[in-house]
Amino acid sequence: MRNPSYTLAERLLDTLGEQGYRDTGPRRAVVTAIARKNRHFTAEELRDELPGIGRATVYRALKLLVQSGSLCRVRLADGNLHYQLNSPDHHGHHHHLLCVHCGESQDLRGCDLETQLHSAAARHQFQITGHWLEIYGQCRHCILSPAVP
Amino acid sequence: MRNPSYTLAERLLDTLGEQGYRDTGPRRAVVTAIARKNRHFTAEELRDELPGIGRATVYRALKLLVQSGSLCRVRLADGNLHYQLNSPDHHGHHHHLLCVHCGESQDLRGCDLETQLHSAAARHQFQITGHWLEIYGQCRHCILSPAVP
DNA sequence: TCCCTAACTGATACGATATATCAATAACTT
DNA sequence: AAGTTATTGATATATCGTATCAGTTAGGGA
Repeated sequence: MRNPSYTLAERLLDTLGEQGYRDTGPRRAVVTAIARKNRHFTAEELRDELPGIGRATVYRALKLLVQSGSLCRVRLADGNLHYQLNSPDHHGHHHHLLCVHCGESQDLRGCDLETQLHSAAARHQFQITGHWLEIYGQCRHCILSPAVP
Repeated sequence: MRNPSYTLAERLLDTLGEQGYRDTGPRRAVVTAIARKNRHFTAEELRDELPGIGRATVYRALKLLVQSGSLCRVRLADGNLHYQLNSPDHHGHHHHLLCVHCGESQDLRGCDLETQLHSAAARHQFQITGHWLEIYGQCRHCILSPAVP
């Protein structure tokens, strides 16, 4: 953390700025709303919090942030697509442990899934170029205490 | 195979029949169209082949076949949901090797992914209740020869 | 065989999610 | 300050699927 006053919203805007995207009022509003999130969220949830911002602007900002690696798209067990802030130090390919009770998401670390997948696929003479994995369950808090809806 | 004349379509209808679902003309048409498929397909593709059948009927038949284990829902890399016939001997939980060139799908065998996932998740004190995995790449035929669009 | 009832059908409306268009506007560059 | 280019947002459009409901049909029992 460079400076306590260097907010997450500013970091996201800076990341976009480095890629030539402008710092505009509506975009700043979207990014600020995203920065407040402490769990995954849908595009429409976000839109509801930004009544003055056009629908297309919200969706465009989401797309830019996914492209820049600041956001991940995660798919819940019901098939709905949610967005999830990436931690700054974990931009590469990774998977999520999604708690179906409280919506917490942890990054899965220490799993050399890729190695195992490649060797299994090799037995089928299949060359893997990509994959999508989501993991659903209960986080440590929700195992101990009932879900808070 | 019981009998050369015992078609895949009949097998699917029998499976539904065992669950109390009726053998109707529209349903038979949907199942017959599905049985002709040699790769994964979307609901709308199927609907286009059945101009006389109502949209809801097509979707209802797909849902029943997924519930009965005859069809798998697979999600392609672009996020689109496709349907894929299950081999009769492989109804349980499994994953797919989806060729992005020709649309072939193989079932992945010999991968104890679950074991590895559970132990990795345990380190996060996370209790897995489900997961979704799709694997994309090139099948053995498409590695050797260019894709046939 | 006829009849009855529950299952089924399909037209239509609806809803959720997301993109395309395009004229007006605002941000950055010089 | 001006010009160029990205951006915005209203609107239309597209996709994918479910809900409703009156009319129809399948299949078992009398």
